[in-house]
Amino acid sequence: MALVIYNTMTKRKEPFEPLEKGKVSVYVCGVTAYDKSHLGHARSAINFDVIVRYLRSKGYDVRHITNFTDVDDKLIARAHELDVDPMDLSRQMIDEYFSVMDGLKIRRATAYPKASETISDIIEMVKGLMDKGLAYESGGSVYFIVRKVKDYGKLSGQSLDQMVTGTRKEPGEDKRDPMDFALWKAAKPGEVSWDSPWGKGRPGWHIECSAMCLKHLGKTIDIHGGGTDLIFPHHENEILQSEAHNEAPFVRYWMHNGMLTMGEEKMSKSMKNFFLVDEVLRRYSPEVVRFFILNASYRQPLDYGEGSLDEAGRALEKLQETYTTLLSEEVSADGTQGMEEACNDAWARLTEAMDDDFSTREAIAVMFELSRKANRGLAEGSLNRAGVGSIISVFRRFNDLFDVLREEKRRVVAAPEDTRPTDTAAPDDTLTIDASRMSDDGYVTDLVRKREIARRRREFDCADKIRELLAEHGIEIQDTPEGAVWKRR
RNA sequence: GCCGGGGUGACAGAGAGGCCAUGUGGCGGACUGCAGAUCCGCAGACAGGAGUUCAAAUCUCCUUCCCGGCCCCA
Repeated sequence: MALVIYNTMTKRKEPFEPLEKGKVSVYVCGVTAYDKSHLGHARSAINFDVIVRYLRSKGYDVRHITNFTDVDDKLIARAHELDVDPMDLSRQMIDEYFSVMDGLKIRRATAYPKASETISDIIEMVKGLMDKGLAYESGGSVYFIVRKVKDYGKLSGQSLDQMVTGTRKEPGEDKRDPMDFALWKAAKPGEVSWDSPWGKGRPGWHIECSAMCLKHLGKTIDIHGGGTDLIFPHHENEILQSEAHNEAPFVRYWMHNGMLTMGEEKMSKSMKNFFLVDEVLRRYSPEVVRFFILNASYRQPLDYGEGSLDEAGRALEKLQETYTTLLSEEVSADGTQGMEEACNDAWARLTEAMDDDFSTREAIAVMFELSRKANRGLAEGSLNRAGVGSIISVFRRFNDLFDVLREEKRRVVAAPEDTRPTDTAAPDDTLTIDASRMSDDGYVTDLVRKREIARRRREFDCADKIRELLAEHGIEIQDTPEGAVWKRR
């Protein structure tokens, strides 16, 4: 079974064949480090996290690079506003980025190069383009001559002549053609800058990605990813620079994730309609956030509305419930059913879905179906130990990719044999709970056992009171034929 | 204006020629002291119009509405 990837360049799904057998180079555009990350950034990170995990699970040796733009107009402006050094601001935001991405269980990329640390490579690249006659210096800035390359617009489908009307010329710039874009920008007084053959300045936006790809991954990379909002002009211009400079195809597969929207509008800083990741993580678990994102196709826009994460949480809870039950039953199952076939089938369908352009949604649907089969078997008591084991194994392999489930067992409190009236159960009017001991599992188990006894004696007021009090402390009790079961929410 | 992507049941969101999505929610049933969880069952859909086909939510054409990109952006 072969992996196919939707390539933005050809607008088709294509069989995936890396340049070098067994190895995959992946470059994903990162963030401009001038502010905290919002959920849109999280979406991109989560999508590519799973994509890389899947590629690795297929045995590929993946080299994954994600950059930080730490030199840019907005960053300088923000630093000025806050009256801090731009480099300090970006360092702080990069720390914040790692903190929330770790919080979302994103696996770290192979490297995170920064624009500020790639200056010499960028200068080399700009020089190379000038030597080829594809760029010129003007007023301390260097511009790329767009009209000298022929396949402009091959990624975005934009045509040069249509564009001209829409392009503005910033004051102070001295471009020969309004379509030309900056490779190197002359420093304005007081700005962060580096020495270059053209005087003090800093890199243009697009060139850093081209330089980093070349430096860390080579002339031709397998996968280049980013949001759909980067297709034009960012990625288009990267192609121009890199292919002109390297004289080699730049990217084999362009992958673009859809925007996260709110009320159908793109979530963005400029629209001030965004949710910061750290705020969201205060209210929802990383698993729920991941599930919400992965429960949609990465290419389509996804709407974030009030209640989206709650709904994702309820759905995920179902899978978690099954998984937890399976883990709890792992050693005690005593039926006869093996589930071998159902598990093989589920895994086959799951990988088939993932092979089809990383259809995480489909994969999740498969898990829900397996979950139902598992619950049925569990309810009937028909599963044997191997059966439970093989379902767990599918869940585990799924989770290695998605990372949305927690490995937790349920604590079962078996029904005490002796339910004759004793003083073990306190009368409901005097029952109190020592809140300070609620983190003590033994104490909780003790209370649950007291409730079990009360239930056996049909003292339901007392039993319900205990259930209620525990619930106030986030402890949930479920009665099962094997006894009461409890967990922390 | 130009270039993309879309309009699917109450909602969220898959699918891309014939079959079931999946989840939330709703209804009915089983289980239960109650609750929860779970299981079984039911209802409900492919923007509109034409065409291709034995067969279209899926392909083609037209209409219409929405979103994104064209300064920065995951």
